[in-house]
Amino acid sequence: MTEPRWLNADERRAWLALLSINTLLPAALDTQLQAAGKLSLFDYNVLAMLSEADGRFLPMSELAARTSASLSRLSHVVTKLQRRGWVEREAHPGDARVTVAHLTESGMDTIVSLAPGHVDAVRALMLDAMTDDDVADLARIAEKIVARLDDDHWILRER
Amino acid sequence: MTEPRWLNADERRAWLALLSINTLLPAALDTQLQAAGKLSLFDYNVLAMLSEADGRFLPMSELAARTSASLSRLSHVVTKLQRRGWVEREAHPGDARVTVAHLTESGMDTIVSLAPGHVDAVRALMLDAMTDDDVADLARIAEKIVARLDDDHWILRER
DNA sequence: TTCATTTACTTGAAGCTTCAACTAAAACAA
DNA sequence: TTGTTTTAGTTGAAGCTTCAAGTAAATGAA
Repeated sequence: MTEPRWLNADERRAWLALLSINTLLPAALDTQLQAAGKLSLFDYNVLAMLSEADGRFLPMSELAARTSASLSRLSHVVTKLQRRGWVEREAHPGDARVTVAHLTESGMDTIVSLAPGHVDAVRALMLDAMTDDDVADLARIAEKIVARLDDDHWILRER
Repeated sequence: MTEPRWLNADERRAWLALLSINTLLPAALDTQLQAAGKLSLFDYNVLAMLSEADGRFLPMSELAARTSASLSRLSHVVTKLQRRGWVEREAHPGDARVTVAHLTESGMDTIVSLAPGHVDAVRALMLDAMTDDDVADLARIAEKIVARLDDDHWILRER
């Protein structure tokens, strides 16, 4: 039973700051999106990922990977988005196990109308606090952490 | 209605990576803590903040600030921790509006026994992915973002 | 002193997320 | 071919978080 290595000053600062960002940033973006369109940051991201996909559709598994979510969470949320008319579920032609989530016209209109306000909020809440070098450093460091958490995470694919 | 400024490559990388960390890191730490002691990362943090406070107690408002949580969320969680015998609620001598949350001996034992495993997990999941310079850069940049989100956040106090 | 406002906190309900269990199809193995 | 395992997804229940509404004490204003 050896004494564990505790965090040094920078490690503690980095960890506590990341933990705080983690709670405060999504909460602030949720508030903005809730006011603008009665949806959560996660809902927004589901729509955004679909809007950027070829043909505006993706298998549930792939959509789950791109939103870092469990299939269960995604399934519940897609059901909700479907009720709002923003997404539809379709069968996959080649593999009957697969469900394809498809962004509707209405869903596309929604994300197009929400995107500017959301991007402004992301700038106001984090990017505007940083210099260009900070942004580049953060991108590099944050991607290292993502690689550690999941070494074939989709955001690392194009690297 | 002017076109909003979209994100450039680094901004997009930084934002998407942070968003992914945001989902994956707490989930991984939750899993570790759930296995080690059937509690969440948030529960752990409540206990940790109390354990580091003078006298091992804090007013609910102060504890909420130190865990970046709403008072409502904290109140529900303290009720739960109280049922497990880890925390007690006490009256504040000078101000009857204030509730003081006090870590019990049992709560202290719990956090002492969980801390090593938790710190190991934080290292394994993020710190080990970074150089010392990365850690210092992340601490600096992340604190800038925290300051933007809440300019008198407690982690900035000693700065 | 009295009344209005603010601060500190709690509560119950609604909505969201996780978890475990389940279904069904595809891939693999004998 | 038949049985086994893996992959993909759904579901309901339990637990967690947020939201709106409420209580009660302290502060401030007239």
